[in-house]
Amino acid sequence: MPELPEVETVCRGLRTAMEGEVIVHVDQRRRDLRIPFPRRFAARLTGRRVATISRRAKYILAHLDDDSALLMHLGMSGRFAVIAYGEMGEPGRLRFPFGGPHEHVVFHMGNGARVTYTDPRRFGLMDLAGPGELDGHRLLVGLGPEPLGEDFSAASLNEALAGRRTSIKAALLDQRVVAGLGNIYVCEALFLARISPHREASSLAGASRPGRPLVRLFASVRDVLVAAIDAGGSTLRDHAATDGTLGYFQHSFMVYDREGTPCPRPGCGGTIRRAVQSGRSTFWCDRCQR
DNA sequence: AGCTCGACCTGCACGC
DNA sequence: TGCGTGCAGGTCGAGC
Repeated sequence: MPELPEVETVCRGLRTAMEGEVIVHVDQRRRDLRIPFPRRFAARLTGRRVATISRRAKYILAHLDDDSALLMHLGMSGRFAVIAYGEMGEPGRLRFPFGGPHEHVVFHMGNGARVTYTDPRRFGLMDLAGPGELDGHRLLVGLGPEPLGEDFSAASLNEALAGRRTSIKAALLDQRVVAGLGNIYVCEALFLARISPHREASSLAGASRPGRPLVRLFASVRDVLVAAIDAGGSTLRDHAATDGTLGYFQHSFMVYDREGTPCPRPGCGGTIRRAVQSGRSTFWCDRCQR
């Protein structure tokens, strides 16, 4: 389901339901998702208070009161729903269904809220980091800068792309270059920056003056992510906020899933194309993206 | 070391 | 209707 804006939206929902609350019970219904749950997963969480919820790349991090942490990734189809105390007893008032064969984990919070994790494809994962072990966790080491953080800049992007012979599309999907982009927002950012997804990544490196492609790309990545977060992410098949609210950034797509439609850039007159790059669909305008 | 590809899963939309 | 095919927002390891 999710790229950075969708994960950020989910994070904000989990914050409301979980921060400051004790995990009183964990209902773990499988032994694995994409990877096995860690040993004693439920037991290690039970009784812990959630201090804060944060996000790193597409990982949701629940920081616990003993300085351990719960790492969660939504994969392609993962979804969280929060059922507030009281809603359970009011059938028909829920804004989304819960239960079902793909509901794999339910966290029962001290305030009575239930936080459910549903993931039909099971490409998501959950893992634990012991006290003080979150920095240096194998899933987080090697991730590139947060695109909305201070470490991401035209200069850092320039450095990350230097010497890379692969396409700029593939490079931006590489979480070591910048962390949190996925197929949709890479396509959209490249369109905004008027850069062809087929262009060799290293060809963008070099002098980074205002107006240069690399600087446009840097700004476009940030702009598209900020706009998508403001819209609550994109709802394609199943993304929703934890209260069931749908994102609406999909209505703002310029190129993603718009093969054959006219290029939305005023005066361009081109047509949106689709091609497969490293196994993923790429959408772009071959007229104004160079 | 960098890159490409297949594998991991289920569900859905499509064409015959 | 039913069945086969291809496709889907992500990673990761194998093999070149």
